[in-house]
Amino acid sequence: MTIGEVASRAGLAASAIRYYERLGLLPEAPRRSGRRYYESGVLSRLAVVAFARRTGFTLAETRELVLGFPPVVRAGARWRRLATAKLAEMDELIARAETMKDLLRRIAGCRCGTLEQCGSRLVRAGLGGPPSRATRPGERRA
Amino acid sequence: MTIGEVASRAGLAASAIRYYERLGLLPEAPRRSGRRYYESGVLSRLAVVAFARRTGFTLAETRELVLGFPPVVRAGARWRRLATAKLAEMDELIARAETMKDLLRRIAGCRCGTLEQCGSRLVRAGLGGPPSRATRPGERRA
DNA sequence: GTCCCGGTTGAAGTACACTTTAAGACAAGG
DNA sequence: CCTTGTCTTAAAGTGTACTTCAACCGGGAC
Repeated sequence: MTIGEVASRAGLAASAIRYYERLGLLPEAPRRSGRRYYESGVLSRLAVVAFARRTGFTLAETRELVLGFPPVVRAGARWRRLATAKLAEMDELIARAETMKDLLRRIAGCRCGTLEQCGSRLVRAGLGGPPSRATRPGERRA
Repeated sequence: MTIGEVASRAGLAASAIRYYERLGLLPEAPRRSGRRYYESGVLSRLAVVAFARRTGFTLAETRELVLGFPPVVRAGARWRRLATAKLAEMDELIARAETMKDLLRRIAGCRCGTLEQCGSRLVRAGLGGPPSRATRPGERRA
């Protein structure tokens, strides 16, 4: 496949695929007279990348995820540390999302005069917690 | 309170608070000889902002959230649309986070030779879905 | 009075994740 | 052969969310 075909199949721009290659998220594609040619396996890789991204992994973290594989054979300890940290972050993320659902539903039906009143109740209800890097900057493609 | 005190209590930089004011996330603080002075209510507001941010709201969305309040009195319909959309996004986010937890646990104990094999199984297991803008670009403070 | 700390402003800088642009190479179709 | 379309590269631009910088001002301690 050409880069254009991979791009349209993966729902990405060709420029994004070149960018991923430069960052090391994809192996260097073999060139035929300068052009990249891909086998279908790249689509599974891109699916994993897209999924990780949508769940809050940065590209750097996603790179660790896909390069540290398989975990037992190479880079095992490092990969396991990342995975363990990310599992905890996923739990935090889920907890925050649940609390936000509550917040939205309660505000929608609340009788408070100001947001701060609702807000301080939520603060007391355990809205705190560690910063958690489960985020992804610079998102462009809607 | 001075801006520095608010900043340290909220765990933010003073520059971030000025930035929020410029964007309209905070009301213009009254000035005494040029300087901002705050009452304690601003801390609840900032707590709500921080929470929304950590759960994936952009600053623009967070602004809608805090400005559209109270929902019944002013900007009710607009606020409710945002809230409904965000509730759906929270559900998607939770589902993705659960799937990612599965992915991490299964890879950690899997026997696949390549990530793509694991990946394609996950693709089939319903890893797809809409892009979902529940993200925040440009994050700096770890 | 003067020193410094912390505040003020606007402008510019930074990180991430890409995209866009410029200038060119090659391939397939008519 | 020539055009059209897709590819190549490096470099610069974009949007979000801030921070940092330069230049300046005001207030309290000494």
